[in-house]
Amino acid sequence: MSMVYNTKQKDLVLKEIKNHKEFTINEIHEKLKDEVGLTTIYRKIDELIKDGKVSKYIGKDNLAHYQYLEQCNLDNHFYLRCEECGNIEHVDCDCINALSEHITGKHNFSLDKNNIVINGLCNKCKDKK
Amino acid sequence: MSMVYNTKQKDLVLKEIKNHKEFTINEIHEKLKDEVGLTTIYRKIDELIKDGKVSKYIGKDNLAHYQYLEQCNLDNHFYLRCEECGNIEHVDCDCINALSEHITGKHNFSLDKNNIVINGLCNKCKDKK
DNA sequence: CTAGTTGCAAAGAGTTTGCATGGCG
DNA sequence: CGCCATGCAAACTCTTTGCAACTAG
Repeated sequence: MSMVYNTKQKDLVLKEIKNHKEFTINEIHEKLKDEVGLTTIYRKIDELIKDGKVSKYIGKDNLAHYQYLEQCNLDNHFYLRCEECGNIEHVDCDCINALSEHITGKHNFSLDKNNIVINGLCNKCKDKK
Repeated sequence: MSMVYNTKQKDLVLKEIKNHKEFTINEIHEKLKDEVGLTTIYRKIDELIKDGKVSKYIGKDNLAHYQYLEQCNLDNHFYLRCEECGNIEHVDCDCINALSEHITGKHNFSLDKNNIVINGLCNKCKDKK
């Protein structure tokens, strides 16, 4: 289950993932199909999800989308996710702090400070509508 | 594509969905399997998703989970989603307002005010760890 | 009546598993 | 050299589609 050995394949998958804000299995496989098998890509991404390094969600296109979560331990970090194009913008701003304190205090809910997702429409997609 | 006629099946699916904060296709099908076919359940839920009444995400169990979104047009409404059990808590609190204004103003991002999701651990799951 | 709806069976798509081969340490 | 990782093919699961029968209006 746990990956113990370092291999060329694991490195390639990780490197490729880090090149994307947001990706699908297919996009990674497309880039690496000559070097890494599909199964291994699934296995590596599963491992990253278990480690909390990658998150997974279903886009408007009904496909599994993944994002690499930069290790970021700021208290004031959050994501703006566009519901239309799936693009994710990282924002660091202390405007999140009041909210964070309120939730921890009043709702007995342990905030995952690196995984606050604000859904909506980005600049580009807003204009298209 | 558009649902024009009212049928017993549609009513049953909608009624069952409203009974759950959070559900999977299987849970609904299990309850209604004598009255409504699986295909129809998928179709009705797709319709509700398109209407913005239901949202869909992938849980830790790797299954599609859905939630019925109560029609709520408050500016200060958001969700607390437990990453462990998938449970969703609705919160109304004006602590969201400063954040909302900031995002709209500074990041040229059109907030979906009924779809702000704060991820983390709920009371119960926090204690289990 | 007529067009929308249902549900079965089959197809499709994405993902996981079994197992033989290959490679890290 | 031993154990872990890889990758193909097959299996599996969830979801969608085709189509004939049914039904609301």
